Amino acid sequence: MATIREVSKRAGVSVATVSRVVNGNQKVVEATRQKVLEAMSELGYEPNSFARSLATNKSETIGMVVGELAGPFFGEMMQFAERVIRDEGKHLIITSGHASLAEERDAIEFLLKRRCDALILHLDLMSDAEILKRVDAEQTPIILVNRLVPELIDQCIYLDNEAGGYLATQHLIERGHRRIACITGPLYKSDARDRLTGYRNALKMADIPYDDQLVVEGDYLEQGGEAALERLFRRDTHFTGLVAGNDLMAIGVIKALRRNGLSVPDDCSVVGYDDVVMAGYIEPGLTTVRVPIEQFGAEAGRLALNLGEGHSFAVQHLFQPTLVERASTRVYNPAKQKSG
Amino acid sequence: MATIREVSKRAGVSVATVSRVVNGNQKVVEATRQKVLEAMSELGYEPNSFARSLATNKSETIGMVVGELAGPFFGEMMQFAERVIRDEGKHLIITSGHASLAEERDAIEFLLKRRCDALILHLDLMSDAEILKRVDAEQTPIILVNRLVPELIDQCIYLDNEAGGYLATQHLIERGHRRIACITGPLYKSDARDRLTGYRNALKMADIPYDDQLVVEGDYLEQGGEAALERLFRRDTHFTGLVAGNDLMAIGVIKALRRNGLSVPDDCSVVGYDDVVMAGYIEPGLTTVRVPIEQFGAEAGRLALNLGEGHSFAVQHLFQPTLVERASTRVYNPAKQKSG
DNA sequence: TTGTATGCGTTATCAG
DNA sequence: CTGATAACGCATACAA
Repeated sequence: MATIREVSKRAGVSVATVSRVVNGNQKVVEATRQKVLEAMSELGYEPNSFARSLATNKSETIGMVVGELAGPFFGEMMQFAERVIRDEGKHLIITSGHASLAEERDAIEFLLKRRCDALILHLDLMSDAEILKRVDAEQTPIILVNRLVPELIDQCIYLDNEAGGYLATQHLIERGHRRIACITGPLYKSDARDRLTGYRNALKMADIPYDDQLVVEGDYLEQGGEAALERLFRRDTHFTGLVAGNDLMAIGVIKALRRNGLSVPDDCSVVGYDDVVMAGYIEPGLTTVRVPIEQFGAEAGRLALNLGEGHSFAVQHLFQPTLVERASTRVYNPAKQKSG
Repeated sequence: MATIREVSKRAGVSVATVSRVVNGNQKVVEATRQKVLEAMSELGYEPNSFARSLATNKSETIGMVVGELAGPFFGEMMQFAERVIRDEGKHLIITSGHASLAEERDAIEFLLKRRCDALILHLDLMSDAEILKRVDAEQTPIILVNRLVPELIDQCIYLDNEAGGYLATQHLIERGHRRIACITGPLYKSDARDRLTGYRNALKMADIPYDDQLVVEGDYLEQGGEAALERLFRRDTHFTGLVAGNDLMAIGVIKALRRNGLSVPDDCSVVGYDDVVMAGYIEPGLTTVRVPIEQFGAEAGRLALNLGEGHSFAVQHLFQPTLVERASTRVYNPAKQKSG
């Protein structure tokens, strides 16, 4: 591996000059520049990134923490973030938090130790307070994805979850449903709370009284969806439509409904949230709220590039969800409906 | 950020001694060791990884190239590889080849420039010859996943694809099918060829003559599966079962069969390959050949750790596929069957 | 515009 | 067992 010194000897110039043409930030006479370029390519010179980082105290690297490396949601996000970042000649290092607070902390430590220029974090467990504390303590810029921490609003990329919850519920109301159940995500998460608020707002707009017998807290997992539905059944209440906090739970719900001899959407309409790949493949196709996850990734990448010094892309912070209608919802039909 | 020098001052020892206790590779008297440890924690000292890498010419990092960051197959692989690698205090840097030869090359360059201690490559496009050339040229150990390059057999983690093709076909034969179509992957890929060989072997064992009218080359994509089925139909041949080169194509096939008014499995049994997450969710559940992708990831991680100096885990190179039976296959029923 | 010299934070060699 | 000190490869302030 050729070093800058070898290049400088071969080109008959000083290492400083070579450094200048490599980084292209200072003036170098065209003739000498050519000599250097030539020497570089002859030797197949590649700057040593460690030496450079040591000298500049920058790593040309952006770190990212996701919940899981596997799974449709994060995959798309990583994909688009990487694209943006790599287009700028920088690199993305991804680590996962594995749905545990300890691992989230560990992942962040790791990235910080690697002196990333900026961090893109998708944190599930860490509290706002702890995040704030860290942001204050570290000098590394931090971007939060799919989460809004009011004090850090300029560093957040997030979705209007209230609008999403509204959208899902309104979709059922428009189709004549009035008894609409709701399985929320874990309510310690703000996105779950916001979606629930959207649900309540939609009911209010339609003058449908809120009935807490129809609401149960889930865990964003498929099994949790099944379990939540069972709880609903035990309450012996009645509903013809259901909005789930995410697609995974919606899928669990559909399974459980069928197990109970009910048909989707004939006996009960079901709306999900996220629009994961699977939503289009299950039977029936899941009507769901689409989260623009690719854009989350791309915008987070841009924001990281901006904050990590150097760039100034325009970035969109707040995104609006949209409804994707498939086959799991239908108009309320009093004659057929027998659910709940 | 405290440096080693500050720690040495505070502890009243030389930097060399501090370095020794940090790395724990040379003897240090317990008393001084304690002093150093104390100074370290008081200052919150964290070694600078760049300086260390510069001095040692090692990065404590393993690079990985996958086809796509998104998608079930790679997600699982990354997940398990990361776990293994991070357990050893090293890091995994992932980049994607985006299904293009240029990007595969670029991704490798990138990782090499980062001086990774070893590379885990899942290459789709690069030829054996080019891989060999690179392995010879670079001193960085290279591990190949889901691919067998005979000359590099000790650096490969791969599946017995011939056995997989055999398994899928045999499953249908056992259930009485004799006219079995086969949609292969792109035949320039050795895994696709091996699966096809497995298919032929199974037929031979059952004394079923090979009929090339029943075989068509696909592209491992869902649409390719649909297209391949259309070609089969145009040939006006007859079959009651079909083995697809992977799950995505199998899903496409099922879609296309239905569009043509045929039922799976009543009119035609379909077997996939890979056992991606979706296989369990589509209707009907897809009978498929399971590839132990998590193990691929974990073993590749271990092999990388071994080859990147330091470790000596036992690693399994060759894996056997297994059959997962779901609802897309059934016994041949001459009375009902009307396919092809 | 170009060259010289120094520092970045560690590791490792060589004395002591 | 411990301390100086020379690399490691590059960037940059300061001179020329």
